Amino acid sequence: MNDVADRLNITKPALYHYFDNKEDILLECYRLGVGLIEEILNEIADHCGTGLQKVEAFIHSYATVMTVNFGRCVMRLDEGDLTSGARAEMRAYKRKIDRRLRGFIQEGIEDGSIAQCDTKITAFSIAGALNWICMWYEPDGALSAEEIATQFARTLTQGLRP
Amino acid sequence: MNDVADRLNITKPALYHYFDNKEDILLECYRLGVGLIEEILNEIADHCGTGLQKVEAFIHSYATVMTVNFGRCVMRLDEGDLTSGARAEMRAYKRKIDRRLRGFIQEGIEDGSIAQCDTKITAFSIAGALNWICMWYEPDGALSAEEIATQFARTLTQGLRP
DNA sequence: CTGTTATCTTACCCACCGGTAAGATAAAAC
DNA sequence: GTTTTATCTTACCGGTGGGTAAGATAACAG
Repeated sequence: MNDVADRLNITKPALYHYFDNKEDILLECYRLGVGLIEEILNEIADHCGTGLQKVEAFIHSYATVMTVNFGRCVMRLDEGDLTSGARAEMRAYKRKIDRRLRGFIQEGIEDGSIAQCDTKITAFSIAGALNWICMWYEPDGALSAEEIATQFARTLTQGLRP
Repeated sequence: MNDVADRLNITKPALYHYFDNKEDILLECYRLGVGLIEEILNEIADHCGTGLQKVEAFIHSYATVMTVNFGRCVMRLDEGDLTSGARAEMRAYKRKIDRRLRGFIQEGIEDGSIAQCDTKITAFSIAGALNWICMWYEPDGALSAEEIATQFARTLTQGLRP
């Protein structure tokens, strides 16, 4: 908290004027990250065509989010560091996102753009690959955010086709 | 450290008789986990056939490791919590595993069992999906470790075929 | 001009936790 | 049987870090 306050050029009590406690800040960062993802989900649900196209668009956008600060929070924040109330909120967000991804996959299976598969396992494996991005992505690294997003969208949807 | 000592039914100084410090314990757990994975890699390199079969075997075994305690350590231990020496060791292990997975993929491309692809991105996406398992796996959950391993091996190799 | 609220500071507290000092006990070495 | 080494205990320490008490300053309302 000292470091955060320093970074903002204020004192710690000034920080505590705006937030109740540390968890409050963490959760707010998490909410911002989830907000980015939910925006994506809504856009996709409206605009895209087949289930496969929706999944592909989701992967592309989610990968991009994982390369920005608040996106990283969604992956980096550990449930074990939270009190039960905050943990419940976090789980609700996670479940919601998971449900929607599974929904896209299901749509794909129904419209024939995705091969028959277990939606749960498939969603978990896509989410895992995407979440993991923020563990190795470096802003000044060999791979740009755009490259990663494009390549992941291609690679991960490859296996879904009938 | 108090909790760890309690769990072992000894006092904290007894714990410090066997380990230099906290990082030493963390690193030792990490080494055990990495050991499990390296065993797998060696077995696979010896026994299996095509590149694709090696990758498939790797996924199956790695998924299984992620569901056991010391396997989890490999994913859960955060580089940021270590001193530079330990971090260097950890990175060396990671790089080694990554190199070998990429090697299997490369073999597959060369022997024609895997379609042309970017080995780096492919390896990262497989590793991500696998590492993520320990974030949602529960011993008493709906999916058994065996089921997860089998399904992941199938799902993740689906997209690699030419 | 006065009372009120929002904003922010200095100075401080204290629980927690990684780690240690000093020594007791038990086993092994010779 | 004495010395040495491995094992383990009680009692303690000090830094860290999340959080607060009390009050100053600035903005605003009436």
